Amino acid sequence: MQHWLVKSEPVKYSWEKFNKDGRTFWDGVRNYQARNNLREMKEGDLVLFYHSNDGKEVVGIAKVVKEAYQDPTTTDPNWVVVDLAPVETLKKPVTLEVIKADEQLKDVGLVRQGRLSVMGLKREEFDRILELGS
DNA sequence: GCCAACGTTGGC
DNA sequence: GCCAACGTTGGC
Repeated sequence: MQHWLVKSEPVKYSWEKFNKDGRTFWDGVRNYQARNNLREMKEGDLVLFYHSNDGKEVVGIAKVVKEAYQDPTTTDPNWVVVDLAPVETLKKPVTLEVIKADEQLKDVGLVRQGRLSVMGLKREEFDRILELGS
């Protein structure tokens, strides 16, 4: 199983809204690298949900409930979405500040490549973030 | 609101 | 195929 991190601006789509919806398709990815990551997601993979801009923190865990398929918001076959469902809210959001300051999370994509909106995480990184959030 | 990082586009 | 110009994202 793989681990991922996705970003969303709370203004656009927040963790709260996601929980209310119970399930969503992850659209709006218009970057090839992020798209490739979406395509590699497998049903059951765990995904950290990060609030960018406002909050700048990991707020919860989601999981992949449907693997990549054509983005319903466009007819351009380049773009895909996956379906995600919320699993659990972190007791304590893990801020970017904390992640940056953490020795074990130095190389996490979030820090290294700030603009990427869908990225893979190593198991250790995923576990570490959960640890910081509990 | 500014700026750095980075991806994409288009001219040559 | 290179590179400058431009647009977008996201942190500060």
